[in-house]
Amino acid sequence: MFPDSLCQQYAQVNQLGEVFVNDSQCQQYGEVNQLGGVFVNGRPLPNAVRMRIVELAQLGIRPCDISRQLRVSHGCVSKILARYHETGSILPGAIGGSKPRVTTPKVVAYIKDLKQKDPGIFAWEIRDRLLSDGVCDKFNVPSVSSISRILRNKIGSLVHHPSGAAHHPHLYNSIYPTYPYPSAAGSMPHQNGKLTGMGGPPSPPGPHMMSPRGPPPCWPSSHSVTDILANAAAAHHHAAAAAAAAAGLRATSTTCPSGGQHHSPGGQMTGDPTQNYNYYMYLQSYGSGPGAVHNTAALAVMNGHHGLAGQTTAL
DNA sequence: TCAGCCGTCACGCTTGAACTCA
DNA sequence: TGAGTTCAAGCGTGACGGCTGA
Repeated sequence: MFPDSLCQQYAQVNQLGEVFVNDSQCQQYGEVNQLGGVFVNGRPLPNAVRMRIVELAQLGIRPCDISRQLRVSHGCVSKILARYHETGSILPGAIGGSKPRVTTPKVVAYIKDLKQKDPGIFAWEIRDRLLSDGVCDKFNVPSVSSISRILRNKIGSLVHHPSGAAHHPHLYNSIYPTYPYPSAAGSMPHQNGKLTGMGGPPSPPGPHMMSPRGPPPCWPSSHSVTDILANAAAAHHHAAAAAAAAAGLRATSTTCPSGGQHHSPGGQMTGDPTQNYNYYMYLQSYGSGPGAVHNTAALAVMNGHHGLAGQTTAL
């Protein structure tokens, strides 16, 4: 169990801007995939890498090239891009937890009522009634097996619940009121504080986000990674500087283990995309903390400086 | 025809809320 | 009431198969 930032410390970037891993250092914290990239099984990629994937895709780099460049499996690249296109978010979903309870006291009481009125009623009939009577919708109707379990375990011993039972806290849409990654909450394309894509149709991203919807983000024609990176280097310099401006406040206000050795306190960046990527790593290293809120904002700023602002805002 | 790309899915894993039990 | 267990989320990887262009 290691935070992303811990393993990320062992992901390095060579002069080609490729992510590589010092095996001897990383072995104890993560695994190395077929491409030589480091990952922690069961844990999401660092936000910095996720941002990089989206950013490279917007630069017109093909997913297969992104995969090789970042040493992330193409399946993962595909998944992240698909999620981004669908939800507008580069952030991983909420890991862990249980499904919202559907057998709320209200539902149990209703099932009990149905059973009392018609002792011979089948579980699937109860399920249909719950739907047709509007007690549940298709998203939170208990399964037949759940209803059977209720009939078996709860009906006989049902106790009266306070009148507020209808406001059970585990009802749908209340189970995940906020994004579980506090660091990212502020940067999510939520509406009303709810995570898009969860518990309902994804909401379109806000204007501050790169829009994934709509026309395919006008992916430019394919170029080689090196070509595009070379062409983008200059723009990237400004972008990274802007990103640093966005994130630098936090970076400078928090205690940096590296003592700011890799980056000047103001987030000054060089035009070297390699170092820019290091900056991503830096962001990620503090991404698990409150500073991560700047990540997506920084990306948005960066895209503006990539000359994609027109595209993204028009999408 | 074939190599490369891409979407999809199974797999093993981590995580955290709900549940169970002493 | 607190600790341990269960369950169902999401994660990235790797493999498979369809599609496409040379």
